[in-house]
Amino acid sequence: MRDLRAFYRALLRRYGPQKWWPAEGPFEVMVGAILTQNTAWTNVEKAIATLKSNGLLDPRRLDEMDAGTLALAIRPAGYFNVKAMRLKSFVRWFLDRFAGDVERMKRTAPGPLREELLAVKGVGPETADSILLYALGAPTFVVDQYTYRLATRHGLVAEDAGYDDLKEVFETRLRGDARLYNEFHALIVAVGKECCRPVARCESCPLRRFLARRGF
DNA sequence: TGCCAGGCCGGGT
DNA sequence: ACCCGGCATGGC
Repeated sequence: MRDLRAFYRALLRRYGPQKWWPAEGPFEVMVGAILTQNTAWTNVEKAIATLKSNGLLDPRRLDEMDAGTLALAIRPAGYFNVKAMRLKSFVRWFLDRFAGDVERMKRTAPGPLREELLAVKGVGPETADSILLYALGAPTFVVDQYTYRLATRHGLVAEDAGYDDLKEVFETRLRGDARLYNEFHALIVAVGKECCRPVARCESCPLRRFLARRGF
């Protein structure tokens, strides 16, 4: 793939603006980022709806409640015991560090903030980058399984590329802003829903044909 | 009916 | 520095 920006424009024409992240506010994005770990978004929606209808979509409420009760509330999101603990460790850090204030969080430089996020139990690279990009608007490219499969099967990176390798490839080749990274990642997920499945031959997949038609 | 979904952690090599 | 098992629900 020679021109990533052209690829992006092609995807945008094909799929249209994705309007990510599907949430009402920054804190909802952060909660969703943890809940959607290895989980279909439709399941996360159910969990978020329950939290919302019970007034629990609030850092202080989550911090106060016990993990078992929280686990029951987020049950449809899967791994509910694990994720209850992850939500609690995250909000504890969020309250300690920024008093639960997103604006205060935004004033911290993205680089150091990413390291701090990674130190929170239950927050790995994708969750950290999702929070930085989609909750705070920081120019950080989010890598996920779809990104990995698309990039390896369409000649962007080697099979053994790791998270940071992929992130670097996209950021250096795009040299874009938060707006571009936001839309591009969302488009990659849209592609992933019809192409580049875990077990699939990409030689004749719709994306390959689409790319060939456009000269990639 | 399995396979899959917008990962991450902890323990073992 | 990898590699692997565990974690769990819901949709197709």
